[in-house]
Amino acid sequence: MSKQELEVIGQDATCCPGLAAAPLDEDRAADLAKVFKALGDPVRLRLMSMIASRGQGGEVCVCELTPAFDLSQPTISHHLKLLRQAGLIDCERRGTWVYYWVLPGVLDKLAAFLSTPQPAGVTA
Amino acid sequence: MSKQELEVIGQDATCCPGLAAAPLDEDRAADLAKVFKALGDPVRLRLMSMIASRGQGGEVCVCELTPAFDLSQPTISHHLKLLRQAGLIDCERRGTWVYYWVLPGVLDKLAAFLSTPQPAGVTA
DNA sequence: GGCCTGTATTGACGTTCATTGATTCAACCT
DNA sequence: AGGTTGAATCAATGAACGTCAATACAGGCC
Repeated sequence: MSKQELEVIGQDATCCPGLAAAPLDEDRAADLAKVFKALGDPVRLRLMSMIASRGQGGEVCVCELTPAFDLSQPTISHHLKLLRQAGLIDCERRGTWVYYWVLPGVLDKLAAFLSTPQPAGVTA
Repeated sequence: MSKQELEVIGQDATCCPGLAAAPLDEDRAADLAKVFKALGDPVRLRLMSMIASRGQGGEVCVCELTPAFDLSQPTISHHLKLLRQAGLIDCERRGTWVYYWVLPGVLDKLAAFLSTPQPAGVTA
């Protein structure tokens, strides 16, 4: 049920130069663009937010997500699939229901990628 | 030459709950999705990176950006326009050339929006 | 003025995307 | 087994997107 993520957003801490550190090479740009594209839809952003609001380790049942939108069930399922393929979330079926959660660390890694390098001497 | 940004990504520090803080309402999701959509293209990501690499207050001439891609000049101009409409960059014409820069604070605000709220007592 | 260079806009084309109804699959319950 | 519910897949359609050639615009220079 979960075998197609991207795994793009930085495995180690030091591997990822960051947007403003140096010009992105083509390959990394292509990979990261997929992640941002996944977030570049209002429905998917809300889905992400609803899932992420559960906090670290939290889960949400699809049956809670679908009725929050004026969209058909296949459409929501489609968006969830895209978020999963982007490596942002994962899911598991438990009995009748399917639960989604945010892959740990992904959002923070994305944030680190975007954040501007500190001027100097500031080591957080 | 610059009158169509979005101004979405948080004016004050405390105005923006953040992705994982609470479920996004429809309006904010729509606005933010535009920003992420702008970043959701490899060419635009590289453009952003090339511009942001100049650092705070830095600028890049279009004449430096265009030849870095195997794309026509109108295409690059189009992507730059989208980034500008998303409120990520701005530009100014000086003589024959046009210079682009990253709007101050935008990337950090975006990063703050994505980053997970600290567990407790950690005030950076 | 006229010409040249750098950049933006327009119009068109092919591709990708969001959405839906219909269907299928998975798990539970008699 | 058959029936029911929750969720994913399929097939089709209309809209949005990325790209380019052609054109228009702006500023410098002769």
